[in-house]
Amino acid sequence: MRYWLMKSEPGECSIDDALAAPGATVPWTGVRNYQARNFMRDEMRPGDGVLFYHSGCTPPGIAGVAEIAGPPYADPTQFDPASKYHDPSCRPESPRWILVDVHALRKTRLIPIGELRSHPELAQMRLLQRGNRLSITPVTVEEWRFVQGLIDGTTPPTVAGNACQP
DNA sequence: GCCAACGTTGGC
DNA sequence: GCCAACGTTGGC
Repeated sequence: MRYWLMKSEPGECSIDDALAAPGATVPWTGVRNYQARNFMRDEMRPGDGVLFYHSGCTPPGIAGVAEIAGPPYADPTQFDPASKYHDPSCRPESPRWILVDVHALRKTRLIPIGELRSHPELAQMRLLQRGNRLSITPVTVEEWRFVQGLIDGTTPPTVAGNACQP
């Protein structure tokens, strides 16, 4: 079981949109970056945990929790001339762009990127690294647990500085 | 709207 | 294979 953070512009597909979709499941269309594609094609497994992130809005941040709903398959928008994600060089027999279905589980309070940055425990989070633009990034189990604590309000105090406590 | 950072393209 | 130019992402 692995964990991921997946960015979506709320104007395209918000956590509310995903929860309202049939089966609360949406195809993660439109990824046109090879690294992000490879994560979906090669690394993800059904049941993996997903932090549903809103980007390109104010403020950007984690907005919900989801899970990978199924195996990877060809992104149909690459073959659709009417789609803004259309890729004329793609043939159905050799699709270039791959997606997975994402099952939204619940909306959370919005945890802004600035709050994430304020926690030393998350300093190494891929999302927060300088220059990161990847729309899909891995999340470590430690980061996942810490964020769950932020979501449900049970985050323990920062460990740093407590080394001498009995 | 600005700008840093990154990915892609294409000439050579 | 190099690298300049360009386009995109995405926070601010």
